Amino acid sequence: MNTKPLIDYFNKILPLDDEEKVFVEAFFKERRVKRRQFILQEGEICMHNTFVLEGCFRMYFIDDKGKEHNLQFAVENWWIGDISSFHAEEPSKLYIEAVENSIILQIKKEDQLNLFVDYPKFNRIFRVLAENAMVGLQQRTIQNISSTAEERYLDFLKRYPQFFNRISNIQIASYLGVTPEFLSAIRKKIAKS
Amino acid sequence: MNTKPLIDYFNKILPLDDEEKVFVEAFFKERRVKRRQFILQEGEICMHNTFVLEGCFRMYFIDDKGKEHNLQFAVENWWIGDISSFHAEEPSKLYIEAVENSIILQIKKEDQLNLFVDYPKFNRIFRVLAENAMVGLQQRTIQNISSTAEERYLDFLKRYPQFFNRISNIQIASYLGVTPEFLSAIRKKIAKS
DNA sequence: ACTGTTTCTTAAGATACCTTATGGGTACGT
DNA sequence: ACGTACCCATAAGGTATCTTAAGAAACAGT
Repeated sequence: MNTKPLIDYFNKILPLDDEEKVFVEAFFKERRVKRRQFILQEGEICMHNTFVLEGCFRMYFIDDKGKEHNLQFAVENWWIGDISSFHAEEPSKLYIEAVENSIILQIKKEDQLNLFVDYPKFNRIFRVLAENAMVGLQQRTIQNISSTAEERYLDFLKRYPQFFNRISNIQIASYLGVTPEFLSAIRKKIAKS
Repeated sequence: MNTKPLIDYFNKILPLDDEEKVFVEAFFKERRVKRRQFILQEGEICMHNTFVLEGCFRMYFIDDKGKEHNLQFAVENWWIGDISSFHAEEPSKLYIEAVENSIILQIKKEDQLNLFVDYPKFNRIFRVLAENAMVGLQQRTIQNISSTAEERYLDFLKRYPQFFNRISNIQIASYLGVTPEFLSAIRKKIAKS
């Protein structure tokens, strides 16, 4: 099992001692997920926190009209999960689907709670993670309420250039909150200028 | 100085012992802020974390066209601050302005960091706070990319009924990402039905 | 109580974005 | 290697939201 990227990731935030590394190795389980497979579906309770080793995921929800809306993508060294469902232990409204064949590391909610009690350092680490995620979401909210779709698309490309050749325009459109047809028009306009 | 609401607030998340209460009383400072006064302006580094005892604030940014966009409101028992600037110690792009005469409790960044080291329980508390904030922002992102302005307004009223008689429609429109004129049209339509 | 400022509303014309439909190209599973 | 499903582009007509301008009502500071 390959926990090295995860341990490196934690080390960058706050260096781990050996005992903490052992815990990580013991309680994060590697799992392979095929393209199109779900690691969470609406109605299920999110019982794992997931770290992506390889591959790509999207998290989305389906509105009353049956339309999908992407909330987040996750590639190597990103976290993904429905925090809301995870914490409240309520049925999730979200889907998390592998966009590519992927490899992930997962920790069970129960084990993560023990982690927080037995190794307090992880409270600091996960606080930092949550705060970083907040900053990202706040940034996205700023974009959503103040920018046009074209500006949002350009910002998306600048912010996540890794996604450009990896995620279809349909998925990007869904993330930006526009129809694929309109994104196509935007791309045409950008190409011309 | 009235730290009781803050201690009650912490106790609800994770009960504090006496030593921790003393720390809170020692390091959170009460401050009175008049209507229209700023506790943070663009260009400043956000050096405090703020808890609202009384009154109401709005946090906003100004886009390249000079337009204001509200990111968040905060009333009694809410936190407010530019986390991004607070953590990175970079100049903020945001303004935080008192909408009413207000009373707040503030802790300096330095003291909050000591708090995390000396009283690890606060790592858990602030991790929970950050996670709650994430859930809220995620919810708002969902709304932004999938709902019409009318739906967003109705959801806003349902979620924050306290704001209805307290915050002007201009401020609500800015929070929702629409013009005041259009919000006015929405309100007219809702009133009819 | 007065006065200046801010707020809310209305309306007309403009722009951003959506819906539906269609066709050609490309990638995936077998 | 094949067929099928998916992806991307284009276009026409429709809806949501913005811009500008103006007036009436409510409010804040003195």
